[in-house]
Amino acid sequence: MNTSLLQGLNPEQLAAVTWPPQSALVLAGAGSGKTRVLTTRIAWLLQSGQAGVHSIMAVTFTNKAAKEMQTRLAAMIPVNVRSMWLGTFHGLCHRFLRMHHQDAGLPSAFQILDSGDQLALIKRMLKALNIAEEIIAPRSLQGFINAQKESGLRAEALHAPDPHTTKMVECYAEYDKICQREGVVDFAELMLRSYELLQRNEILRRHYQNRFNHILVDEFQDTNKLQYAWLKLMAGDNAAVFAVGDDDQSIYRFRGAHVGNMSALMHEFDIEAPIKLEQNYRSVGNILMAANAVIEHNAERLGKNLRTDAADGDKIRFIAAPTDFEEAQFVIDEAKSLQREGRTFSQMAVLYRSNAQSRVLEQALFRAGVPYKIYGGLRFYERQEIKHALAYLRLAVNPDDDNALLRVINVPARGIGARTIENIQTAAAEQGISLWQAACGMGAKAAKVAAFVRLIEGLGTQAAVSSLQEMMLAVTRDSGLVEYYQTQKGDHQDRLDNLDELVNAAVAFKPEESVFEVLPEGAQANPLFPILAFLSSAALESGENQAGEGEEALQLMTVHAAKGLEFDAVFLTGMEEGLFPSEYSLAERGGLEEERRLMYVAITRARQRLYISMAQQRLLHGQTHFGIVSRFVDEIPEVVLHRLSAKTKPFNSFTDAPKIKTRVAENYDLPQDYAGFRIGQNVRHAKFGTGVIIEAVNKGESARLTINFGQHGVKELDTAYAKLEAV
DNA sequence: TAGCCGATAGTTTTT
DNA sequence: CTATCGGCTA
Repeated sequence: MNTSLLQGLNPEQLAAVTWPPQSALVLAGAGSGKTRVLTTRIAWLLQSGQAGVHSIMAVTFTNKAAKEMQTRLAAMIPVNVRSMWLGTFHGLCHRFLRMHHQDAGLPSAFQILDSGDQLALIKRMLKALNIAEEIIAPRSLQGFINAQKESGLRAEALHAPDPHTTKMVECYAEYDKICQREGVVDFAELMLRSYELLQRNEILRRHYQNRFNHILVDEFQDTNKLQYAWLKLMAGDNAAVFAVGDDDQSIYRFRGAHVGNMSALMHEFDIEAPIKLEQNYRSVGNILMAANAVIEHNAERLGKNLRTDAADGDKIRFIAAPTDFEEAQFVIDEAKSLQREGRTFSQMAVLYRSNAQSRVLEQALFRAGVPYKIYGGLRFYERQEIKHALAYLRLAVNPDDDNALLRVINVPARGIGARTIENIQTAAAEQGISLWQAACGMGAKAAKVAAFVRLIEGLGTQAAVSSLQEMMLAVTRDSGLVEYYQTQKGDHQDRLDNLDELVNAAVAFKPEESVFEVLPEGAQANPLFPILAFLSSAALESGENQAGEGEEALQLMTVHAAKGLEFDAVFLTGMEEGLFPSEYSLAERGGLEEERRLMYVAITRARQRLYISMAQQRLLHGQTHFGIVSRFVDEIPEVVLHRLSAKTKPFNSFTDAPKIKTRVAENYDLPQDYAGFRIGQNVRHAKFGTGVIIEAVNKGESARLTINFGQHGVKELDTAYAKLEAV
């Protein structure tokens, strides 16, 4: 056997890679070579003949991670990666559902709803049900539905404790009905459908359980309950689950990640002890020391300490800037001086807790003429012009897609106004048919609608005989979208460029590579297959954030977005109480520990140099906030800190910040105080009468209260503005 | 039907 | 403060 695979691995990594074919949990600290271990294990399993390509499944969370594994694996051994089940949870579930769409109760051309589509559908449904947005906020319903699905729960299985929840559950049921009728599936549904199908269909279950002997999972700490249950079903008694994760980097609890899955895995898969990868190859000693010291303040840990052979390196530089503007200036000055020392901007990152903080930085950078790139804006496939074009394509293959129809029936404007659309909707509701069918039934009464119907019919006919590229061209041209953006006032060259880019993407698209392992019976014969595959991949692989990667620019992003990345130098900005840790997190049980893990992630992004900064005064939501330094900074040992002093006037805590809120230490048992109110309390409002506080969030000195005023509806009020008296 | 204005809300995010 | 959205008016 070729042993070169294993060369250069440290003893811990070697143990993990060559672990016998049993389940294992690998606790891989930041920068400990996690991806290397994962890919090398796959290569080793294949090369040593312990497993065949088709008996291995490898699951990740992001397409980026999946792609990276794919390339690294291909570089290690000659392997047909395509025939392997390597992909994201959602990607694999999608493949599974396409292959077994009939058993899953889905039409062969089912489409995927991204979160925007999902929200649009929910809004439409609430309107149709005559439920005001004040009673049920679309966003909260969306969150509710997704959370239920991610816990594996259907509407029928839910017991509502109160009238409000009862309504939400009813909406959930109705929502699923609509999705089924329209042949669309949201992200959570991809997982839940697959899970349910595996659970009830013994033949399928047996087949997959026999097939997969090795299931490898990346970022296991981020799995939610449903994903874990799905993994268990796939594994059966047969497969070895090799899970790699880091409980200290679990920062996605707010979207359902369940760290408890790690201990559950240990119990349920008879894992005696986790394999720990504690050797860090990324950061210098001082940075690592800071990271270790901070994370040690967390009580709920599996326990792990990073070590390094690297030198101590520079100390961490901390500065308390008087204002957010001066903080930005500091970042610029330092970044420039680092550049003069020979470092490149693209190897420096500016991190912040929330996107809103990027504004000041951006302005300052722009003025200083420093090139920068912001991550986390709109993604390519989420841009309106792209969604418009894809909606036409969707209608071509499935005109019953009401979402798509509503999106483009009057874009570009073709004289079909709100009135007409309402008529179509009424007709559709009365006859229980799709909007498309209703529109077709309008006949000669509405010439403009008829023209639209003809347009879509034309595209549909073309779809059956044209290639994907031809279709894409036809869609952008015949729909009138290109002309629309050319003639619209204002410069829409970027949108036109994006439409061109979309055509390019269609040209470059290789359907057989993206979606299916082996095409299911009949799929190959389906002329629509490339289009279906393209639409699916557009929804599932929302694409890189922006074009122009590799540019020489300073990298700006949230701490969340920085996970998995590393930089020579990192600027960690906005280290103020209330911002980081965020005020919101403090109200939640375990919230502070999650914030601290976020801090840990932030620190460990830096290879050689770390700057931490705060602003004593910052403009937030149009109001001036006076901040005190984050408790996390105090948790960093003084010996690795180098405190820089601001050049300008020192901050006077007495005159400048008369009312810094004294914060109660984290205490879960005391009822939370929200500017003198608490949840469940009865209050009176001059206009809305009496109500009960059902939710509350602290916002600095004030609090945002969600109050149910009965027949006046549910309102969100801020104690800073609303006059409320306790009853 | 389209464009304008005022109200409103405003962590973190991948699929 | 500012982006977004819904409702209202021309």
